[in-house]
Amino acid sequence: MSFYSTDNFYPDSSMGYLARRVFQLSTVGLGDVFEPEGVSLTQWSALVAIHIGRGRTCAELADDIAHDRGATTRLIDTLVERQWVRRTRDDADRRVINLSLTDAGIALMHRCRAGVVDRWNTWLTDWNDDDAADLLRLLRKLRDTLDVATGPAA
Amino acid sequence: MSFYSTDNFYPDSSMGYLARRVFQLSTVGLGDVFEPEGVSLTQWSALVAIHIGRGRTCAELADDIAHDRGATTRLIDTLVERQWVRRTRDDADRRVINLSLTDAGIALMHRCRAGVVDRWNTWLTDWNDDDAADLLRLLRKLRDTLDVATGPAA
DNA sequence: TTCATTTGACTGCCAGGGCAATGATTGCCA
DNA sequence: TGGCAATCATTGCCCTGGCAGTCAAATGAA
Repeated sequence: MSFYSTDNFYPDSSMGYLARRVFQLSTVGLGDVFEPEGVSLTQWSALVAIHIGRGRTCAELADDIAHDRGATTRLIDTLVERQWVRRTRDDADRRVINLSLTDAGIALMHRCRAGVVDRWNTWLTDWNDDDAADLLRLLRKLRDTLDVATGPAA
Repeated sequence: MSFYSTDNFYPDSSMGYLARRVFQLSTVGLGDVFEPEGVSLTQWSALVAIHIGRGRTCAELADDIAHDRGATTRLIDTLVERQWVRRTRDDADRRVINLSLTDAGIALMHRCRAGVVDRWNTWLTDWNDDDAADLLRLLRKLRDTLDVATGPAA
């Protein structure tokens, strides 16, 4: 049996629509965590990715944060300008530019992470841990499902 | 107890990050449903909202699809250009412009909806209905949580 | 070695949304 | 009645991301 039919498909029953809304609302809600630091959610995501080793290069970072490479180049430009990120030409492969966080970048990243964690915990105050854990698990599952469905073929 | 701590907060454990990814991947995956019709996901969402009575006016539509009003005006502009939507000045309140779908708009909306439902069912083929229903329920719950948390106060 | 292909970073251009300001209209209240 | 604030649609401006093309460097084959 199919999960959806044209009869029961409304915005509120669409996972894509709801996911968009959740992302949008949470982004807005996190605004005053980032604003005083003069950084955006996207920029912070890049700092995190670099820090945990998922953004060693521009291409790798672009893949990880699911951004266009051109956009990622520009994103890094501003991060370098603000002295949160260093660009270092790779010795082995001189096409590659390695990325690393400066001390200021690491400190900023930690401050923002604390704010984000705090905000999310506030939002989830009335949730029981089972629901939160289930949602996380199912979101990951759907992400993985879509990854294989749209990644290779089309 | 808090759900998140700075130790366990990674992109893959962030609901916001996962939601963004799900939206992004599903949008890309739906691309070839909309492309042959010459319509975008956003435009189709607007048509749906108008059709189900959640977008009687520009402002109401903007709220429903969570877009800026200016952007919504321009969105409607193109929908009117392509003769999928009609603008009608309201008699009672002459500031307001009522929106309605043309026959062509309704037909297009239905064709796309069929494609979207089909695509989602394909993606969810290997899912059991419980997981899908749970995800839907929890996404709605989180959406509502964020709505009250970010809507009124800040 | 030489040439073609591929890969990585970067750039120009375009589309779409957010924000702020504007003009028209309405409701409210003195 | 008159004026003030709020609301609605619209517009201009900016920022950001996607797409396509460029250049340099590396890889692989002849």
